[in-house]
Parts: sequence; structure tokens; C-alpha cells
Amino acid sequence: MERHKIAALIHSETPVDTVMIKGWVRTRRDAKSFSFIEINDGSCLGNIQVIADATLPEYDQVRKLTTGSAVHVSGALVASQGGGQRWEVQASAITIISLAPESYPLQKKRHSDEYLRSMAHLRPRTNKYGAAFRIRSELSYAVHQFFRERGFRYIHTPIITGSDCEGAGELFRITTLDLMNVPIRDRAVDYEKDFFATEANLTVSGQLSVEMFALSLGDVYTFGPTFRAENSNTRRHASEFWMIEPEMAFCDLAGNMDLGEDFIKAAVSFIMDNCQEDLNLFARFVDKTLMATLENITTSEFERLPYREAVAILERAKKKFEYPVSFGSDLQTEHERYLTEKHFKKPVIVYDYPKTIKPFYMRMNDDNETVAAMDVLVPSIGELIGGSQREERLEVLEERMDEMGLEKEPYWWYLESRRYGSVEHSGFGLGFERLLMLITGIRNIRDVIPFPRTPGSIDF
RNA sequence: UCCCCAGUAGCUCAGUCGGCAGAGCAAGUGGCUGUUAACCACUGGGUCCGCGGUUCGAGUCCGUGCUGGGGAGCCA
Repeated sequence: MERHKIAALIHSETPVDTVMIKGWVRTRRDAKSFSFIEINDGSCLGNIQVIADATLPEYDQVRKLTTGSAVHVSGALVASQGGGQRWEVQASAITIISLAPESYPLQKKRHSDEYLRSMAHLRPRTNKYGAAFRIRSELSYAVHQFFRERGFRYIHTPIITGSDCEGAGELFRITTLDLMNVPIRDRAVDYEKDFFATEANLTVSGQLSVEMFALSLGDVYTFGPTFRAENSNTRRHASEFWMIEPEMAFCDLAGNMDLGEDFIKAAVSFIMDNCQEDLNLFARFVDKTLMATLENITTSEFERLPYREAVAILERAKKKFEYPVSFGSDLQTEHERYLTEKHFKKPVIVYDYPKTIKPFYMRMNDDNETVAAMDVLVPSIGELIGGSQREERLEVLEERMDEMGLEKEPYWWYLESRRYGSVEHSGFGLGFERLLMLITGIRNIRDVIPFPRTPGSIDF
């Protein structure tokens, strides 16, 4: 007989004569002549209540069941006599797959996030983390569904890269050299002796690679892991995270902003429609304003304003900022949050940033002072998307690289795309975990990644 | 990397002016009950984060290190 998932039984329309479930005991309550056992198998947030009568031959074993133990239950799905649940399983046979001893660290009460972080291998067995990671799975699906419905192709850009493409943060070096005996040539490490015969790193962005595919397949995206060796210690940064990077040929900055806004709305709506039960846990216990926030995102039109106007608003603001604002300075976290949380009270897209604070590949505007960049700012998270129209004019691109003192040789292939049939194109990067934080109300990025990596921390 | 806060029972935390180490929950045992994070009683449980210092005496004061959290920078 095939195992029934608890998610299916809970939503059953009718009683079922014979069912078989396997799962982990959440709690056991003993009555005079029988026991209640709450079982969870991870298929959904809810448990199913099992009634184990004292007449069962294995009943003395049932009395020993502890929280965390694994069991196999056969029986009938019947209407529950008690309140609180529609169905319950009247057991005809219970097999203990394995017992969890009293040292099992998860109790039948809420634990702090910090405590659960120290046991990332067990925390998905809790309601909150089980819900978080089911939503993470659904959100991944929503990403692919969104792009596929719009005719985008999924491109697997490399995880190992040969050069510091884009300079987006510090890199993790990968090597097979013997670190106790590093080959030296001309008083420097001789990378010609290394695995790839040159320096190699983990990717910090798939953008430059995926641009090549936008310039051949049209509308494309990447969705994969990204690595930053920045020593940043905040609740919004991790050393390994997942990024979604769409790239569109024949698309300008306005089209880019349209896609970003559509994507965020679609992702939020997908989870609201498909993960109601799990989402409700976060709305009740994690962030009381969550549903209002999500409604606000799906229903409001994102405010779009040039960087110049954003600075003007901040200069007029009565609020005292720690960092002064002026044209040419990047917006600080406090500025971004003021714009989206206080001033507009909804997601905001700031565009046309000064060229001095943005990377070389962003398209120069006609004012020769700003570039066609755009950031999407959302309440509580801050920057969720960073993107731009890319510079498609070879001579302008090379001029920018010279200005910024970049060597052109490592980018020869990138520059060739501007030499052969170059067209306007645009794209952005969106932090998957930040989107998940926005949707669940979870405030620390370490709590939306199964096994998070941060500076000084790589347990599990 | 910088600034701030914290570290006491398995968990969450209290501990006054420097003077006998505490509570709730959990666990164990027993009881009661179609129960819902059940309930009642009893029992066990401590390297007060480490190291050094001040003191007759340090969980408490000082120095230092480690770990965790929050904020900033950097960014997604």
C-alpha cells in the first residue's frame, strides 16, 4: 500500500477506510484507554491526529513515543469526535520506525531563531521553518513559471569564472594549488600551474554571460547561486545566495522597470494564491502587518522617479539623516527606506543614477552625467532589484572602461558582442532570499536559507 | 571592517548595594482527562562563555578574548 501524504488526508472530502501514513511525532497526549498522537510528515503545515486505542497489541510501545520519533501508522480516516480538526486516523497498527531520545532539542513550544539557527539540520522540523522552506520551494517554481509564460529561456551561466567580471564585490578564489607549497614565479603566485592555468573564482553575477544569450535567444534569465566574499555582517547579506537575472534584447530601461514590477507582483501573488496555510503562519506569528504589506505590493503602482528627484525629496525631508544627501552620492540605506516606507509608502523605482557611482556596463544617458540604471526599493528590505539598460555602443563602452581604469583584454568576448550586431538590451538582478524575506516577513536572511553561509560561519 | 547590546539549568529569562544559584517551560516519575503548545503533583538538573585582575569574598566590578544579536558600510 502506498503512503498517504498528510496534506492529502487533511483536505479529504470523504472518510477513507484504509490509510497508511509515515511521519514524525509532534506531541502525544494520553487518555484513560487510548492516546492522541499528532503526526507531521512535512507535506503541509498541519498535523494529523492519530487515535491509538489501548487495545492495540503494541500499545505499551505507543506510550513511550516521544516528540521527534518516527512512526508508521495504518488505520482509517474518520470524522474527528473532537473540535479543532475535521479528520483523524483511527489506528489499526502502529510501528515505531525509530524513537527520538529525551535529548531531542526541539520542544513543543516556540524557540528563538538564534537557537534554531544553531541546529539548521533540525529546524525544518518546526512549523515556522517547515513553512519557510515550503514557500521557498514554491517561490522557485513561480520564478520559472513567470519567465516561461513570457517566452524567456533559462540559461545556466557558469559557477566558476575566470575573471572578476563586473567587480561586484569580493571574490572567492578557487584553486587546487597546494597551499603549503604555492608555486611562485616572478615573486607572485604562478597561476599557470593551477587547475585552469589561470586565476579562477566563484561567480558574483551571471550578468555578463547571460547578456551574450540575450543577444542570441532574445529574452533569457539565470537563476542560480552567487558568491560574495564581502565581510558584511548584516541581516540582509549572506556569502552564498541565489540571484535571478533576466536579460532582454531590444528592451530599454522603461521595459526593464515594467518587467521588474510585473515580476515582483506576480511572485507575491503566486505565494498568496498557492501557499495560504503556510503564509498565514507568518502573518499571525512573525509579522502582523504582512498581509497589508503584500496587498500593497500587488495592488499599487510602483512609484518611478529619477535619482535627481529622489535627492530633491530627501533634501526637502524634515527627517534628519545621518548621511547628507547630494547629487553624486549614493543613496544610503536610511534614504532608501525613507523613500519607500515614509514618503511614498509603497515600492519605489529610482532611475538615472550618476555615472560616477555605477559600473561600466550601464548605458550612458544623453546628459553624459547619468546612466540608465534603476533600483527597486521595497519597505523593510530596501534594495530588492538593481538593474540597467546596458551600454550597447562599442566606442562608448570602451571609453567608460578607460575612464574607470579597467583592463579591456579580459572582457574581449564581452566587447565582441558590441562589435557584431549590437542592440539595445536591459536586465536586472534580484536577490531571491530578499524576495523571500519580503513575502514571509522573516527579518534575517539566515532564516530563509536552508544552510546559510556568512563570514566566520559555515557549519552544516 | 566600525559602533552598540547580550552570554546564568535542555529552552526563555530574573538575580537589588559585591555576601547561601532562582522562576516558568522542557525532561523523568506518578495521577487525571476525547485531548488540542492539555491539566495536577513530585523529582532530577549549574564550568553563571573562556582567561586574567581587584577584593576577606565576584554571576555582579575592571581588562582581554570568543560566540551570538542589532545597526552602519558594501550590495542583491
